[in-house]
Amino acid sequence: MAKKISTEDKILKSAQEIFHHKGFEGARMQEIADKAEINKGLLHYYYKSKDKLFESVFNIALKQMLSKLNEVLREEIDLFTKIEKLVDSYITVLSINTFIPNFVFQEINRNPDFFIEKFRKFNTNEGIKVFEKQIEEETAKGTIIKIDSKQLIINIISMSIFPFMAKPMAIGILELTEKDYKKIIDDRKKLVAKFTINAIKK
Amino acid sequence: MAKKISTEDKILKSAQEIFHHKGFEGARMQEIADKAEINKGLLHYYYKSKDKLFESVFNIALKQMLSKLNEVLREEIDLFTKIEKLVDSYITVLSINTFIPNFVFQEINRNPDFFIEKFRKFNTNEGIKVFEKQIEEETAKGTIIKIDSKQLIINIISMSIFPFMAKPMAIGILELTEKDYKKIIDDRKKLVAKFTINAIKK
DNA sequence: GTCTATAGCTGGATAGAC
DNA sequence: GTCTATCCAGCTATAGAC
Repeated sequence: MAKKISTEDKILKSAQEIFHHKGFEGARMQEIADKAEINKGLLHYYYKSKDKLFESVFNIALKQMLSKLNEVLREEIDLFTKIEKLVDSYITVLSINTFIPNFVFQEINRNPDFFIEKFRKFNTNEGIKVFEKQIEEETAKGTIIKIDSKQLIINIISMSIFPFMAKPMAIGILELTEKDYKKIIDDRKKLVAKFTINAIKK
Repeated sequence: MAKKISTEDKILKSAQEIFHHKGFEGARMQEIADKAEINKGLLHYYYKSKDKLFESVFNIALKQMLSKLNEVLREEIDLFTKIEKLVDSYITVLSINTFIPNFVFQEINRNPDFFIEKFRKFNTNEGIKVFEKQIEEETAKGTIIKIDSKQLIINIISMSIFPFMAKPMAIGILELTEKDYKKIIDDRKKLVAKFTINAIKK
């Protein structure tokens, strides 16, 4: 038998859909209530305010964006394998949650200073540190070219995330169909890693 | 003597600042009027509605993002030189208009289908086509590895634009100062081109 | 062209019945 | 827990004086 979905879950799911597409300012509590098939009163019964509801949605989104990344970054595998795994699993995660990057960066930019602090304190950077060290070791050993570890990380992340954020522009300018676009994204799971390794290996 | 700034210009400048930072939904006509040191009535005298004012701001932003890019893409220079020039001039342009990418992509995503059409019709893709052809020729000649031209373009653009969009996250997670960040961006004017050429040259 | 005042609506939040 | 009704603040847009 189908598991009964609680009202609270229905609200959260609806709120995610609306907030992800329209952002905090563009979202309407009425629209969220409609999508959840309840009324505004009940919405406020579960989540005291729009801010509170938004906070829940945002924190989940941030976690979806960072936890997988952090997980892979910490694994004890060799650099090239890690880059391959990183790109593949990250693009896979984002393929399921296509709207997350746009949503997250949009909201961060409404309040940049707050988030800089949040990232500094948060444990987001454990994985990054492990990865940075690993890059520096390989550079010292001479297996890869001399490159600033932060720059390399920025390159990998950029190529993995940006295509999701630029989807409508890419489709329009590169004259793609929805299917073309999907294919391109899927190909990137291998391509971005190859490209990166080509660029840095000696 | 100092050129007198017309009221209309003052309004546009103020509107850009507010819209770029807060987006259409987050922007308030009152705030724009305050920044321009006029009252709301006068705002509506020059620009009939918030929509109209927004449209002006958005179209300028889109142009700032695409025209330089398109210009370089069409030049008749060899592939590697073009990549170098492309990255350098593009990062330079965005360094002056840091908020443009976030603003543009946020607004595009509020209305993706409308913009897909706009890009299709617009002459945005002339340059892209020239560049695609050039890549394919070099691939055929064997001077560079076999790579889908669209994927290569996506990589270059991703590495050029994304760091601006992710600024607060980068500063927080990579533990940078504002100065570090500026240095990293500046270094990327050369680094991204080198990285790309390394990745594709045989 | 520029200002003040205000109309008119929208949307978040609460009260209170069931 | 769930609903309806309603309050009230905030916002765009307009009217009208100067």
